[in-house]
Amino acid sequence: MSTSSLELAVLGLLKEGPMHGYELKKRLSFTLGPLYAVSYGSLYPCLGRLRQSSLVQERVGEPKPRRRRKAADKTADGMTGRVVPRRRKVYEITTSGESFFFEQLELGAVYDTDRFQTRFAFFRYMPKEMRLRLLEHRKAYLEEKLGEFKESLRATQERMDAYSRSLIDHGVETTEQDIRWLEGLIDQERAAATGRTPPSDTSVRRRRSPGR
Amino acid sequence: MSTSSLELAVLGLLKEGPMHGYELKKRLSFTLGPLYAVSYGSLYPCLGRLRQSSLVQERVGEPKPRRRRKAADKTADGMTGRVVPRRRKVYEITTSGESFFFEQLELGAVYDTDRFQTRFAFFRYMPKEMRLRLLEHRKAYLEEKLGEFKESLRATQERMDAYSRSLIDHGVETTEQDIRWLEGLIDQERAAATGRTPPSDTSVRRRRSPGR
DNA sequence: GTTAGCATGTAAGGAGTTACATGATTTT
DNA sequence: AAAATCATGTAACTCCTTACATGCTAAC
Repeated sequence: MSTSSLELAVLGLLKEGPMHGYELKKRLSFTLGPLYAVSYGSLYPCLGRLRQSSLVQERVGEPKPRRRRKAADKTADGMTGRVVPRRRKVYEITTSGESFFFEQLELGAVYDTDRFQTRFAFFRYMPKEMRLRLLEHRKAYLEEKLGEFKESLRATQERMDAYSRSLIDHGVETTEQDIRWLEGLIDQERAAATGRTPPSDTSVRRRRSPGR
Repeated sequence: MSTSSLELAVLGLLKEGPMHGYELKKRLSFTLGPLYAVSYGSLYPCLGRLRQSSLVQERVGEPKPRRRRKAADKTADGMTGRVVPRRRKVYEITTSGESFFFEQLELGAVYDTDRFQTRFAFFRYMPKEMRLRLLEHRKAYLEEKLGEFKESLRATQERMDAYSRSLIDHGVETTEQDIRWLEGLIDQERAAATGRTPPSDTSVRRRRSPGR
């Protein structure tokens, strides 16, 4: 049974606390970067699958009551003056969900940008050596691709129009920027492993990073 | 009937000359950048669809004969000492394929990186105003996304671990780099439109460009 | 003579999207 | 009272991938 990036990301977010679907969607876009977006048509079925596998649980609990309500409302909860909004399901990760999350996290996904980034977003749950291994494998992969590409560029250079040329130049530069980001992360990881400068808030921040 | 990026790219490549599937796959990866790859399981069915819609034609023509053959070979073509390789289909774009290509090219695809890049790779087939319009819409879209994102970043800043922070920082930087690339392209397009400096080989090259 | 590359395809399935359907609550 | 946003879901469809199946040719 393999896991999509979405399922992993959902489990990862739920590890930080119970949430309902609507909130989850917003947090997903935010956690995975400016261009990442999930649709409800993808998210809700995903939550359904996770629930069926008992990796998450559904709750009606603590649904953040609204202030006022109309009189004779069918969803009234008695005489408190509060309304419990109907159909608001809060999801919570289960114990087996947590262990499943860690299992999947270990399956290094280096050849796919989405999968790599999803793992990276939850790096804090990995041991140092695992982080280093992943970063270095990803870097090696990008360097290999880049090598192949520059090679085949040299062969076809002349007969190419300016626009497609610009497109691939930009692709190459973006990939190089990704590699530099990874190098910075590797350096910091090593520095943190060897002695001083633990991976504090400021040490990992402010370095270049990969795009979708 | 809407067209996938793949279909459009195949038509665009075939406009430059007939090709068979295997070659097409290599050229696709090359034209669309280092990280773009298509599988045969995607490409051959795509060619089948295009043929069924009469947008491309299949030919057995000019199959680049190989040098020698074994005696008593079942694919022998008589007594020429040459072998015509079996099962090698050359595809050619049709006239209706060409007009369809132009129709689809006009449907600006600004909200999707893949679709935008596919259009961009065939910019030379567009009139100047269309190019400018596309570039500016794409830029505006990325700027809007970036604005929303930085906004929501300010709100959640503190309680975020260093790794996911680094991830989104990198995403932001990559997007900003994409915007700069677009700005460079817009400038050059305008310069070419106003007077001097036509879009020659050297003027569009050497500017920053968007990543997958 | 075996490995690598050329060449074409199919079947099953994965992972998502859009459009639709519904309705409550909050803000303007 | 209208518009925005919160909230959940389904059905149909798109587009692609992996794994399999097949066989030829070139190079080592």
